[in-house]
Amino acid sequence: MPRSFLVKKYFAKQKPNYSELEKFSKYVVSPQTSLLRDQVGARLVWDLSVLPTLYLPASQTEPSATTGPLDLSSPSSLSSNASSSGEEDEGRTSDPPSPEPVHTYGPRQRMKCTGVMAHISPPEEEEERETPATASRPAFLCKHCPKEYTSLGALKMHIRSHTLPCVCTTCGKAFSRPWLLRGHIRTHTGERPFSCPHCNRAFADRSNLRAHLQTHAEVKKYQCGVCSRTFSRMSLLQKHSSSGCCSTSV
DNA sequence: CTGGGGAGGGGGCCC
DNA sequence: AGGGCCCCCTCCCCA
Repeated sequence: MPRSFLVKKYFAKQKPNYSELEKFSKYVVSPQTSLLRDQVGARLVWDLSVLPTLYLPASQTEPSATTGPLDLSSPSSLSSNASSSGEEDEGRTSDPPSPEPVHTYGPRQRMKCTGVMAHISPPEEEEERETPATASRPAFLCKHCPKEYTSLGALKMHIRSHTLPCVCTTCGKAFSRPWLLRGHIRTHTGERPFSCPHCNRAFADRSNLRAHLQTHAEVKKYQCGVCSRTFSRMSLLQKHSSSGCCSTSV
């Protein structure tokens, strides 16, 4: 079942009762959010009246993890090396071939918005708060959430994730960026411009093709540090780890 | 439980 | 400086 199907239930004429969202722990806590669980659970303040009146996509209500489930060392050591393996990208890929295609476990730290949103001014006024710039601290703070940026451009880009200016004319779903909307529109049109060179299966999204290509690889991208088994996805490796193989890690 | 597809988000880089 | 594109990642769901 495509997620778009799930999303469409939000397309009621009226705004959903967003305050209900707090009731659903899935929006606050997931197995991957253990590190933030208490923090998010305690701080979540959904001032949703400030959101676009369309609706709030479920994904936007998920203040998910900023870290993986495990305490992993040096997240950047992998993220910088997680480019395509060479065979998989039919589009522009300027990344140099990775000298070590198999990862050991260690996701990049992501800085997802925690969903703490409050007291937002009208969209055009939602300017950055400039803080006294110091050598060690970002200068721009998001007014909608605790995130900080070192450049105005980065902040403005981030703010789009709150304002969601790109709206699908077919279903009304809103997105932060035009290319996200274009990708979404493919779910309506059925267009699948990315095809697998091995099995000719087509995908609407390049990332999904990339993930699919891992299934053809003998040595997959994510490797268990304990048993050296490789997996095509981080989630599979995480499941593998949590199911016992790597119980001594963490 | 595992593997995989669909959908989507965010940061960084390039133009 | 800003927009577009790419990559990586996550989550959900299903077989």
